[in-house]
Amino acid sequence: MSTTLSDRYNPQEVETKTYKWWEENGYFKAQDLSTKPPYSIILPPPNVTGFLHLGHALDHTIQDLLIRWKRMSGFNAMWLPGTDHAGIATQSVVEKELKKQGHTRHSLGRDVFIEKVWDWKNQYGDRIYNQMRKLGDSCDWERATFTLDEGVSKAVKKVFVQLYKKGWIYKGQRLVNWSTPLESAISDLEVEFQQVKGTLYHILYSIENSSEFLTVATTRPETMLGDTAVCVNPDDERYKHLIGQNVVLPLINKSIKIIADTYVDPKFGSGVVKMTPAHDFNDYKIGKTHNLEFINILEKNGLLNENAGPYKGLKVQEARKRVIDDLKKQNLIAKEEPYIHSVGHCSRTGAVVEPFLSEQWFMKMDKLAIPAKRVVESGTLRFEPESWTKVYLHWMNIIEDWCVSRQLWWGHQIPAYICQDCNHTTVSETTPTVCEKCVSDQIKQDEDVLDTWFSSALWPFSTMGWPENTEALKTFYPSTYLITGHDIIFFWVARMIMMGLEFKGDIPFRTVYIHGLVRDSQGRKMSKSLGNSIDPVELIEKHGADALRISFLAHLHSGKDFKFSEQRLEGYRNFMNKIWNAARFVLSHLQDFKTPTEGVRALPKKALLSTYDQWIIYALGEVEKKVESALDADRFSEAALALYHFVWNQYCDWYIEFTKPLLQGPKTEERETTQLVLAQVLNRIVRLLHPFTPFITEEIYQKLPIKGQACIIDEYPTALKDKDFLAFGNEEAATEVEVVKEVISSIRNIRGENRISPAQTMAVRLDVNDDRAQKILGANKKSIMTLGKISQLDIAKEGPLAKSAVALIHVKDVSVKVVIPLEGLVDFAEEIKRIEKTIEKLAKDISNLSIKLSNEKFVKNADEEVVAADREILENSKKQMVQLQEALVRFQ
RNA sequence: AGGGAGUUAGCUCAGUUGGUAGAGCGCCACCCUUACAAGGUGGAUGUCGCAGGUUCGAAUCCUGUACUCCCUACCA
Repeated sequence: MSTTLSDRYNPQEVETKTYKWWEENGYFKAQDLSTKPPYSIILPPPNVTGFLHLGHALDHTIQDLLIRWKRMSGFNAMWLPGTDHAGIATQSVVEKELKKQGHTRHSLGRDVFIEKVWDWKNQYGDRIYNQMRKLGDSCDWERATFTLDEGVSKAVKKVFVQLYKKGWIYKGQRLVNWSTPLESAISDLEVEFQQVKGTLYHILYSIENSSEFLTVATTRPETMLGDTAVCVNPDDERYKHLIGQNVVLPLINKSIKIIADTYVDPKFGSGVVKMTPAHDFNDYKIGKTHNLEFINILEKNGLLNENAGPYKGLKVQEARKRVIDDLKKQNLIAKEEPYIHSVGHCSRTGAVVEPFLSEQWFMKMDKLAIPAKRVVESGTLRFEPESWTKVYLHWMNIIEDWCVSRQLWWGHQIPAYICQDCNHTTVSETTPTVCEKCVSDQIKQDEDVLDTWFSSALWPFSTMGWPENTEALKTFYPSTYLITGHDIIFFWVARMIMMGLEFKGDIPFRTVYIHGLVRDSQGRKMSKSLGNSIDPVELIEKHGADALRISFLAHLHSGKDFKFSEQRLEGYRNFMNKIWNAARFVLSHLQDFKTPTEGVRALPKKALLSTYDQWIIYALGEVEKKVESALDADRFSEAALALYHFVWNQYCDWYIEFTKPLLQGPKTEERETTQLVLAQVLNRIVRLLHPFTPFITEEIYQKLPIKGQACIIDEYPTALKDKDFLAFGNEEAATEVEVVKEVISSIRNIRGENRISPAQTMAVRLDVNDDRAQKILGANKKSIMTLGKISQLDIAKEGPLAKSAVALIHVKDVSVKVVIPLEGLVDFAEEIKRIEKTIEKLAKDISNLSIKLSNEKFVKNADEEVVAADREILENSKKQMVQLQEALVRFQ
């Protein structure tokens, strides 16, 4: 195998090949029976019609991070993928296709239409799966489930029948959101409210046996055809005397009652509201409490029906015009004013949603909600971030019965069979041949299908073979995490909890991790209409899946919405390139490295380790601890950023630089040892990063001299598991390296601030007072010279300062004075500026600290360590101040 | 209207038990130094929304207030 890597990371080349290799080797598969502890995540099933969007990409990245991390940590990690049949969405897509061929679903008939939808699904249903592969999702594909699969359908029927028998599913007349083009009820989720410019019409209703009129205001005058009362506030002095009397409904001259309800706001409009219980949700409620008549004036297709009298057959908009014209002719319009209000539109067809009274199936929710609340209150089921608990409980407290029927063809047809003879409804899991009541064989299945969310609610167990008690269920239910956005907590998460408790007697998942929604860089929702949606597949092709993944993970914070920025993505693309090049460097310097037989367990000889080796191993241990605790606490960004900084700012910026002289030097045992450390640390870096950036890490891993079979199934490093190697880390060495880094940085600072060209040679003297400092600097002289780009370095006890730039360094108890003679190098003006700037900063610090430390209460109350630390800083600052002031004098 | 969240550097955001404010990007200057210009080195930038309170000490805890955003509902 080649040990070289191309000089720029090319994700496209690597990703397809690597994914295929993982899949062919079965690395994504979990076992139903295993001695490993189970860890499972069920993918929120995307719509089968859908394309992967950025929201999915974020959602999946988190899930894949967890699955890969746990898989590497020795768990039987199972990620179950699936797709949702998405009733309305899919039906609409196929209907649109058919329309091009001059068909409608009605012209084809139900059976043929359903066949066409299945054809479509079989052709395009895997599209989103292939996009998920591009992202690197390590799903157990053999478990992939579709919500209309046979097993799921069986579960759906069983649940429906059981709840029906319990009396928790029932049929009733209710007001629902009605989409007239679909001729179906739609869920609240499918209603989009839009601000619309309308007109508020003030209409006069004459009071019976009086010459007076009541003025009612409405934006939908045509609904007056279905009015069955007018309503005022019971405390409204203007109308108190009229309560109980009647008004005459104009145009159809019908007498309707004046009722009173506190719902009416006397301050709004005229304080009189027309009641149309069959076409308005509030009026419906009031209609129920006041026992009003419900008059439906619409057909399913949105045309007015016979109750509309002369307006029968008109569309709503036409009827509205005609009604207004007719009222105007009778001088019954008191006022017309422009009015902006929000109107619900069908998210699929864009049509205005009509509240429509119809026969629907409902699920009774109050009883189901009780245990579902309890498990969250008791902490058995946890939300992360925790603040969603409140939102969840609030919603569960105001839960209403769920309309589960839809008048569509694509979906789970309701297992209810209506007898054509006695009208009895037989509900059964198996298709009955006769009516259970009158034994007539004239029975017909209810035409409605179930709301898509009905099957989704069963997803955590229907995907694993329920109602059979399968091994998969025993092992993986409840699943460990559910990862989803906050937009579907109520529609989906809550319902899964209720169904899980009812049918499995246990919560469906232990933790619900709620992430924010992906927005554009200006914080707007991504949508087709705004034209601001970004295709993740394009981003992956441009910058690589790893860069996209880590750009999400590094900036994902506590469930807040995520503003996506391509510029940030480029930053992480650069990080990928950085890792790539670091690996390239290391590998090129390991050409002559002999792979140890103990592989990853190979340990260096302590006596041969350099300070830098001991320091980087120590730093590795620190980062391993940090990553573990961050991942354990769901703080993914903290883990990602810790690794980012370790790799870039420690391993690349310093460690690799420190190793260069040795690597470029002759073959020695010390050189071999550093090679071993370079290889071992890189091996760990690659494993630590794998769940975040799987592709690049697997690619590098395969070229490492020290490696196992595959990164994806290698062990995830932790401080405990890695303790033998980490034992070679040394905190003392870390201090020592810190001194060296500080010295180099201050040399660079003086050079930079004085604009001394890097080509200009410079002599530097380091003054020290104690043996330890002397020893440290002596041992690291070569590194300081190379990295500080200096030609001559003296280490002394004390020396002349003359026209020299001076910097004082304190690391723990080590002090160094960096002295750089500037005579002949620069214009002193720059150095004077630098000194003045530093003095200014110091003066502020000294003043603040002095005030603080002279405060007796502070000294008395604060922790001793805090006071001691402040004292030390103050002392050092004062020393430095003296030095700088003296230096200033020398330059003037 | 009810519920939730936010307000920290030009932008996007970190800041876990209160102890002299951080990152990335952007910006300025210098550098094509044989892993990397998708790079290196140095630098500038914040009365942590406002007002009170608790405390020796508040970005952090409490109260109030302004503004922004999200969700649910409503807009006769």
